[in-house]
Amino acid sequence: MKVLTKNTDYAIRALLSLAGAKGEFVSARAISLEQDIPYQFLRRLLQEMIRYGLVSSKEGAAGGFRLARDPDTIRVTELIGIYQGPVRVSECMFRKQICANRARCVLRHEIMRIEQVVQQEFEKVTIGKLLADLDAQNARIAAAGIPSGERGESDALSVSTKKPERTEKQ
Amino acid sequence: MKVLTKNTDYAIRALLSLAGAKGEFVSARAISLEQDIPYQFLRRLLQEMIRYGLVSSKEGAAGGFRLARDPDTIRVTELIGIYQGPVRVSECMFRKQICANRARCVLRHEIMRIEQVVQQEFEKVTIGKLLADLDAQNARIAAAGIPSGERGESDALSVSTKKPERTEKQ
DNA sequence: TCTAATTGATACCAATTTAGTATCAGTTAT
DNA sequence: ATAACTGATACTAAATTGGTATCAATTAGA
Ligand code: FES
Ligand code: FES
Repeated sequence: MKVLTKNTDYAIRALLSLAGAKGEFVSARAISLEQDIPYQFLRRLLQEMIRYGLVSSKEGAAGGFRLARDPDTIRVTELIGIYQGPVRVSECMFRKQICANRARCVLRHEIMRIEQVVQQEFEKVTIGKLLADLDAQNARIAAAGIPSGERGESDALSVSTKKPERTEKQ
Repeated sequence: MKVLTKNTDYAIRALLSLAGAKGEFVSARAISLEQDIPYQFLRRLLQEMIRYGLVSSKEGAAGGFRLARDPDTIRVTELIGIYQGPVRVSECMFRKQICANRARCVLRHEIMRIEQVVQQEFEKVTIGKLLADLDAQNARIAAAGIPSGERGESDALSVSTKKPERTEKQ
């Protein structure tokens, strides 16, 4: 079972890039490279974000995207809502009928309780919080005395990652 | 987002039928009708359950399935594990690499925490508990003075359910 | 002993969702 | 002018989920 799909995951990381840029416009291309997200896929995600008022954009050369809201107000739940629909534990809530069968309906109490719990937990996680955690982590790495040359684009902790080298036009 | 897929949902309901039969063998056909689960689909689910030791079967005419374990020990988490794989909030755990990128890794703490919460919540729900809830619910309906003729197979609370009348051979 | 109901085992198909690619038109800093 | 962008959208591929069909072996009961 997979709670976060790629697009939500990508969206979070893209927003982290923007949050890190502190108001500067960042191009989709730059985010794509920084976070290793397929370029065109990312662009669609960003368009979605614009529609939902999460980011704003500047067209043309030297254009790009920046956050349109305080990162502390952008919750993972909201992103899940945008990219995966609202968190539903079972389908039965989607039906326009109430309790087509009793057995499943018994599940309903439990299901709704768990839905709430999941919702609440994700509600606690904001882009701002994640960014703070990220900064703290980086600070820790720096403090550990690793020479700055060692911690470049590719993660020092990764194990032989030889990316499959996606080829992509445009 | 959907946490419980059809097969898990079906599996739970099938087990509820078996738990209700108190040791008697119940045929796949009977369960299929009682719970409105596609017959062949259900059979596959039951085979899975046998493999995992949840139920046992008797072949031949008058054969069927019955629980092989105490319903109180059968947890929804276990069923999710069987039919949907273990609960994973994000994919990053599947990769054989540790933290291909730092940004996503920050998510990891939160992700693991939430995974645990979901796990724990579903862990609390057993077939035995669901059956007890179901019985309590039925008792309540009976106590409400509804004549027994009124509460047959089709749920009294359902709203115009006119099943699409699945046609199915065998 | 014949037969109908049943499980065992699999192979297959359809629908949906998720992931990723391509393209063209319009905008703008340089 | 032009290269680097966004806006919009159409398309394709892969994976997952949901469902159907078939055939063989088993068994209770008429
Ligand atoms: S609410 Fe969905 S079956 Fe009762
Ligand atoms: S653990 Fe998956 S990216 Fe760090």
